[in-house]
Amino acid sequence: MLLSIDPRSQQPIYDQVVRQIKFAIASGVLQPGSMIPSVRELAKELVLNPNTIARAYRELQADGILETVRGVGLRVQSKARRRCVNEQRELIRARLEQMIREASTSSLAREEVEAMIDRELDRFFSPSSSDSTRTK
Amino acid sequence: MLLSIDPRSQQPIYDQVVRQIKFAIASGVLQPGSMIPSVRELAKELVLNPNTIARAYRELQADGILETVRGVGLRVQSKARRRCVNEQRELIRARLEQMIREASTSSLAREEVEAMIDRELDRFFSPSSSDSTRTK
Amino acid sequence: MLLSIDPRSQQPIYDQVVRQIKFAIASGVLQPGSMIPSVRELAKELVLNPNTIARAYRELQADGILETVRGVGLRVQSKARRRCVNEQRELIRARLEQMIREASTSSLAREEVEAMIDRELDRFFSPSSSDSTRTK
Amino acid sequence: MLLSIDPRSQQPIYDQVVRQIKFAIASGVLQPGSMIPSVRELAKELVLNPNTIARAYRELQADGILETVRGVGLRVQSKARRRCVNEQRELIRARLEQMIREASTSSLAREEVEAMIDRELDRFFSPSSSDSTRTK
DNA sequence: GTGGTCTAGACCACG
DNA sequence: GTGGTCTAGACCACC
Repeated sequence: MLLSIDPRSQQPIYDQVVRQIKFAIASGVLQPGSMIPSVRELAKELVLNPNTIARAYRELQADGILETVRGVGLRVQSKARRRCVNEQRELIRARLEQMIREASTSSLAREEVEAMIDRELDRFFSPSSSDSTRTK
Repeated sequence: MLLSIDPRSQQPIYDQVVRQIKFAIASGVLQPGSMIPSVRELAKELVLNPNTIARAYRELQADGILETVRGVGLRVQSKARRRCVNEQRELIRARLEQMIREASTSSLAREEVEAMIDRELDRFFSPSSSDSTRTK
Repeated sequence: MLLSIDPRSQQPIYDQVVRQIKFAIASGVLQPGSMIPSVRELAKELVLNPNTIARAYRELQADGILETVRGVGLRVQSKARRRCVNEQRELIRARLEQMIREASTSSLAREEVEAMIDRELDRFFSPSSSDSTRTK
Repeated sequence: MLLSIDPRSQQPIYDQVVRQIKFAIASGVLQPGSMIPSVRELAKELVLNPNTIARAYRELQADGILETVRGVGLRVQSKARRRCVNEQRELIRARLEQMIREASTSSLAREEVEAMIDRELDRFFSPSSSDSTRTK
């Protein structure tokens, strides 16, 4: 479980745990059917309060991502993968919408926003086949 | 002062006020040198407690956006425009970066992300002259 | 009346007027027995609210610095000079005390404070006859 | 936390708290990395409203002196010490400059000012090795 | 337990 | 009239 937690972020820690586990599932790092670390184990590993981990796991159960195996622990549900992918996609879309909305009511021109977007895309993605820059 | 406040948002009300005023200055709706509505006035208009407005104004002062004219009210500082534009630009860039970073570590392909971006751009911006869609 | 007023200072404007008039008297620029500008006149000259000037003059009367000459205006009292000098001296001493007290409870060593003092003294005073620096 | 608050001072209470905490950090009484008293605790100790303390702490956060550890409390930032020392030094220098400037435009001679300074230095500092008085 | 936000209302200084 | 400070008390999220 390689989770990178930033305790100084505004985002609640339990929420960071939730999201990163969902991401790990969406990207295939965590396979449906596999067990996840116990509350105490993960808490010790991340140097966090066990309550924080417990809350994260509780949310993941409520979201239908994890399921309890009595006497054993928590397991990634079989349908978790698709749910995580969808949720992640929606999350990204929502972020995008908010960002673009603010940009559109700002003093920035569409071209400027597009330039910023392309710059960030190139930073994080390997260039796509034929279109790392737009044709104008 | 047309501020749209959402009291149910996660974002604190005072912060919504701060940001919207900065946006209004960045976009030129609020001119440097002009006075802004009094604490009591804006509080009444938005149906908020004057202290909430006062806190927003205090932050704007600390940020060098507003300045007090004692016994008179608060005025938009002369250098506020550039500061607001810069800050807004940086805010948008940071949002963008976070979004793209998450997208890149997700299961989404670059092409999918680009498609989402173009869809949102077209929703909020009037289409740019020649490039409302990317050439592939 | 050459008063330099800084409307952005924390110090109230009326107080700046009071103090600067006292300084002018202490330094001999304003002579006991001479008339001072009318409220309206000075307000216009300094681009201030007449109430502000009126309040300053009121305080100066209460302090025994100015006196009314009925039907004519306000005049610098005969004993004003000595009072202003004393008051100014006390003001400076109080400032000094506060400053030194803070410095003493800080992490600064006496030698550092002395060095700062000498630097400022040299900036504002022409060097004294034989002792612009300390002998060690 | 031995803070001496003077509710009758012109200086706002929250500001006295801010400054005294900065001083405590600058002088090493409060160590970077250590927790500070909770809002409620300090409020009770100083017989003040918790909001007043909260405001002071908020300013210290904005100044990069404190940081929140969510659900736990507030901690002195690692770089706080240097910041506080610098700020304090600058504060003292500014006070000094204002004081000397006023003294220089007054009727006081440099020698008189120097005598006042030495008197105050000796009141608050233990005499320095060889130079408790100036040589003339 | 912790800090953070918001409301409500009082009082003050300034112009 | 204006902003600024302070008190009081409620509610919330987080750990």
